[in-house]
Amino acid sequence: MKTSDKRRDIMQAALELIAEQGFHRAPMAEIAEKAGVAAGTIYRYFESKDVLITKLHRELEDKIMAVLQEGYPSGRPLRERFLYLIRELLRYFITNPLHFRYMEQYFNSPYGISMHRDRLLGKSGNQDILMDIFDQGIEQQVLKEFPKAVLFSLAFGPMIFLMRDHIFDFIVLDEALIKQITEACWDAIKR
Amino acid sequence: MKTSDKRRDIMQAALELIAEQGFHRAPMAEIAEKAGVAAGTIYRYFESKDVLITKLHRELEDKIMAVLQEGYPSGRPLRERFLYLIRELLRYFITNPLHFRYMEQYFNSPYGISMHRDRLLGKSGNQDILMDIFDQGIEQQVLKEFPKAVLFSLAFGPMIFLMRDHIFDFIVLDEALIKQITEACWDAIKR
Amino acid sequence: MKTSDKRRDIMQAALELIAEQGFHRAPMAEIAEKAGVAAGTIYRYFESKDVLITKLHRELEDKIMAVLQEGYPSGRPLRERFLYLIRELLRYFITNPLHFRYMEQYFNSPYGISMHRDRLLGKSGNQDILMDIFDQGIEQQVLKEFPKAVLFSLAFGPMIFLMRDHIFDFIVLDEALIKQITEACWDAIKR
Amino acid sequence: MKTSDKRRDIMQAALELIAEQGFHRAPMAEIAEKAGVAAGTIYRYFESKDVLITKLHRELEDKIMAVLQEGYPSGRPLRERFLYLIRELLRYFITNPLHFRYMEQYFNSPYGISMHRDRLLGKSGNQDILMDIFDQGIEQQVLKEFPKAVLFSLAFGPMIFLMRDHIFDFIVLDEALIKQITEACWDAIKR
DNA sequence: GATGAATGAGGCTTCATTCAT
DNA sequence: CATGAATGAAGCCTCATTCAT
Repeated sequence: MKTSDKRRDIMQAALELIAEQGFHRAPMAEIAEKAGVAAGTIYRYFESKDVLITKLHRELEDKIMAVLQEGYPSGRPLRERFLYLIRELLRYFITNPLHFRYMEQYFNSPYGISMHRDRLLGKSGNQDILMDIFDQGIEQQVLKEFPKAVLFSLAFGPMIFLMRDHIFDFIVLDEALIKQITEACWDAIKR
Repeated sequence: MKTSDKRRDIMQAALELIAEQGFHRAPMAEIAEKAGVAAGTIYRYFESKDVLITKLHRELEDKIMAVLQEGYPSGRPLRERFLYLIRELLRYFITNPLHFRYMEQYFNSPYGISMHRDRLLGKSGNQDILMDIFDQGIEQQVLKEFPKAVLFSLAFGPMIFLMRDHIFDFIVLDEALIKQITEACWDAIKR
Repeated sequence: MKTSDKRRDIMQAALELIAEQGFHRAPMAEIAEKAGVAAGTIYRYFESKDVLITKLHRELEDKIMAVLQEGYPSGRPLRERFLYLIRELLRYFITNPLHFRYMEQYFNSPYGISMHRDRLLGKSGNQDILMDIFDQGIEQQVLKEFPKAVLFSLAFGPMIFLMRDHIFDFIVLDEALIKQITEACWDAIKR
Repeated sequence: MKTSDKRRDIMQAALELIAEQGFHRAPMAEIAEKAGVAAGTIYRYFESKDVLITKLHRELEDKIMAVLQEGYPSGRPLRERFLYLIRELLRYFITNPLHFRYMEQYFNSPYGISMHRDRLLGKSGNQDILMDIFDQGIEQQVLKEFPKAVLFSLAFGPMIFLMRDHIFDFIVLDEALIKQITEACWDAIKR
């Protein structure tokens, strides 16, 4: 394969450790051990811990985006597309809790700030389906006339909180609840 | 003075450093320097960094609770009380951005988990005005029939996100926008 | 009184803490607290922790010597005087276990070396009843012809060990056992 | 080499420093310097200072036990075996004074207490030749009918004291003196 | 390429001592 | 005389990173 197995193993080990313990309780030595490589080896694939963290984030983001785009109902009404996005993201994170924990850590760290800035300014590189929905929704007067950051917060804020609660077993997100929640999010942004 | 100046200075320095840099980038030595005291001095006032962090959180929480309760429209309808809470909290954090950043750090840390658990289980000690609103709202069939964790997420999640955006200048939360946002949050939870 | 109460309190507090915790786990601040004085006050009575430790040792030693001399059967045979000394010392330490623990700490520390040297060289200032017994015992050919350090070790070594065992409840030193032990010590040194 | 040189160097440095200065005056930094390694390196070989201290003790104990067992006259009478043990131990410590000083420090520390307890209760793991002698000696009515702790004290107490005196040059333990001393110890415990 | 032992800066905390009140 | 808050050196330990093999 293009990217070597070692590279994969390191990223996986880093993902698990960081998701479970946080950045600063995930020593490179432990990541190496978990990955089954020597500590020094990590530095053949990643210049520094910072770079590893950033690359890992980018990879997770790409993967998530890919999943969201897979069955994305492009031609369907805004509401349906919105509900799809939130629902699938919740499902993805429920299936991959470590990915959620990692993204959360990343978001709540100096790294996360600039990433978020880029996204809101449309510089994220990826075409951003969610932002597209907001653009269109405002234009078509289906959504409240909010800045995109506000729409984003109304749509995503609850989801992040709920995932936390789900992971810590404060709540059980079953399909019925997910449906209701996504609709509640829609209620918040729809005109 | 009632509580010594030094204690205040230390808490203020810790607040600023932790709010701006996070727990791990706020070494005791730096807190001490910023507070204008020797490193050892901190330990006359706080047993450990953990205790300092926890006490600081408690103080901020108390202060915020006090502010929220000050003009709280106890006798008024649920909706009005809800809007009041979200609005005043936003205002408070806009006025005291460091407090917001600190609370956020705390929330996204092992400390925050158990605190949140207690809150959802009603063990928070303080009477919890927000949870009361949820209880009553469900009973009176004004709110959607969600677990409290869900209502909490729908109400608070967006606010946290927005505050972040505001602090990093991705958005400007003026009074008009605050009004609209709080109403959008209400839309999300109202039946 | 001649020596102020504070001085007494400090020494008593130091005795207790050091006996129980050892020198380095007996912070001056804690000694002060236990003594009911301010930390700085200690330094009015003792130049430094070292001086406090040394003075305390000297005081204990004086006290013990006084006790031993009180009923000392000067005119009686060597054996009787020897048995008396060992027995009374054991009794004293059983009654005052903190004194024993303190003396032990002191003995097993850099302080203890020079003290011991002085004693063996007869420079201890105090007239030394035990050493006198040894001198006479050798002269009268009642004791084995050992250097005094050897006689001292044969007489005292077991006692120190036994006191430790007694304090830690590995053994119970009752009167019958004390009698037998002192006689065993005599057996070791008598010709 | 079997065990790395660094590990050896660290243990040797620790042995020397602790034997000469005691635990508290043997900072890890100094041990590292004396061993010719960086401070952090110690922690590759020993989890903590406590572990280093304990491992070092165990190694010394094993070594001493091995020496004592080497020429041990198993089949010979009690008295001979007893004299052998005390004599060889004295010789060993005279040859390896740092080992003695270290063991002494260890014995006079919280570590030493529980070790000693285990020994007296026969839980020491190693078969304990000395305790065996005591058991048999009591049974065969060769020794005084003392608790083992007492026999132990009568046999070991003097030796410890004498070694101290020897190391500090208060006395010279030559072969003639050693012979006489071991016999005096026997006198103390024999019926 | 891979290893993993070694490094040493930096983090938290303790405590003997000082000094302004 | 007495206070006790303040100091800061020094102790133990962690961990990102390097480099000889």
